[in-house]
Amino acid sequence: MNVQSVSSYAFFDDEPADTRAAIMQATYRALCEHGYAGLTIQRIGDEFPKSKSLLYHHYDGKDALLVEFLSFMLRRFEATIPDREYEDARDQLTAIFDHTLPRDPAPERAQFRAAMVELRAQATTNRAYRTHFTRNDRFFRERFAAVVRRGIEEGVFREVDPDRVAAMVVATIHGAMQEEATTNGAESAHVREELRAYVRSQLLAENVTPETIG
Amino acid sequence: MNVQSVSSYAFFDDEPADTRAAIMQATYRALCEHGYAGLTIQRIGDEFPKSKSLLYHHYDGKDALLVEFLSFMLRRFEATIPDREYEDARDQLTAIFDHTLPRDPAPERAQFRAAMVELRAQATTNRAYRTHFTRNDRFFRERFAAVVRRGIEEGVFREVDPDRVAAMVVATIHGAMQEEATTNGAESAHVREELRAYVRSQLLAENVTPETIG
DNA sequence: TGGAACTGAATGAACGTTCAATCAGTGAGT
DNA sequence: ACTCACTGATTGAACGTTCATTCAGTTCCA
Repeated sequence: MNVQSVSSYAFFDDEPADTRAAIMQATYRALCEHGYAGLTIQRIGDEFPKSKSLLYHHYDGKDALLVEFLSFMLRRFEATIPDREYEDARDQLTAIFDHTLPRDPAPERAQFRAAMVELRAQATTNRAYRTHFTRNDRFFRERFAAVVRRGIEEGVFREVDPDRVAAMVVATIHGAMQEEATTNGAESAHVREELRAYVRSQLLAENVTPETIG
Repeated sequence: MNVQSVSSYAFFDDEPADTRAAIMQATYRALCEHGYAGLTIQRIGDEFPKSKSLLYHHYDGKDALLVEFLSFMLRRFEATIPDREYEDARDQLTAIFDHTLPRDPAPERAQFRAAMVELRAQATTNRAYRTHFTRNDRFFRERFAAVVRRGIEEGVFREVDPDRVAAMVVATIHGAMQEEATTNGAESAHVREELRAYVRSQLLAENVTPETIG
């Protein structure tokens, strides 16, 4: 609730549009501060200007609130993945890497990813969560595979299997995110470099000069 | 507690050596059945022939018990990673892949990995957990990098950066494990295949026939 | 006989949830 | 213009349950 923590939530609109949006914001804050294990109705209420009983007027209960919160988070995640706004497939691919494995991530990004890792772990047990993450992973892979297909059409990439490549790269990105969120190590730099080496040797067509890749 | 669930815990010795081992076994069962969020002292006590108050005689409290349990799990994990018992680096590498991303994993393996994903997520919040996973990841990467170094010495692999390769491959394996534990998808087959393609094109020296790789 | 292993019952705190009661606003009927 | 009925938002005080933990007492064994 101090100034520093508020600024690190800049990822959210400072003034939420309505009460339900404010509840989502409060839930996010409580999750970041106390972790999923410490995410209680009380704590959500504390991060929220109105009373905690109001939560039950807007949601059927804690489970329903959290499932809605998960949808909310995944929508944010999907909205931020770079789409077709780039000149060619190589640029878009670079943009996706930079976005998901940034060189020096902003604290708010790191916090968001930590929250996602915590939420995802619940999917091992919670069926609704699992359904959402299945759908979200498919979306991410499909977006990535589309870039690869585009690259092949443009003659920039070789004729690889886009789905297979997407499956591996997405797994690698998720693995690096998980590692960043759950260890003190800083291996994501290594992962990023080796992922680029993989792209150069495996994806890039031979007539394209590798040096032009960032 | 039925026959089927008991057999799926075959990964543990059926008769634990002492009471503390029995407590670890009970904790594992409770974690698998109820998830980390539902892992209570009561539930651990239920999976355990003696009384739940006995847990406090052997451990200082729930936190201490769970930290010890995490050590216990990570020791198991480290013990099962293939070591130098193979003829050459390629065989050992294949063994590590087969072990961490098996074609059709035994249910007990899948359950173990799901438990690991849940435990790891706690490391975002819990400092002791984070320390353990940092150490465990370093161990896994170092073991993998050692194989790569061995392969380079043997002339089977190119002169790549072993640490960089290890960082990426380990991230990919963790990502695939996480995905398997938290979604309904079955993308690990794709990941496995593409990981092998990466090994062929990036790691394998050019005079080695790729077909001999499983 | 003394200490370690073990137990059942109890405790207070924290949990999710409920509920009667207010409050602000809106539209209808007169 | 006035009020009545109704609605959704909001609150504070409760509720019963479950949680981790304690402890006095018992059994086991060296």
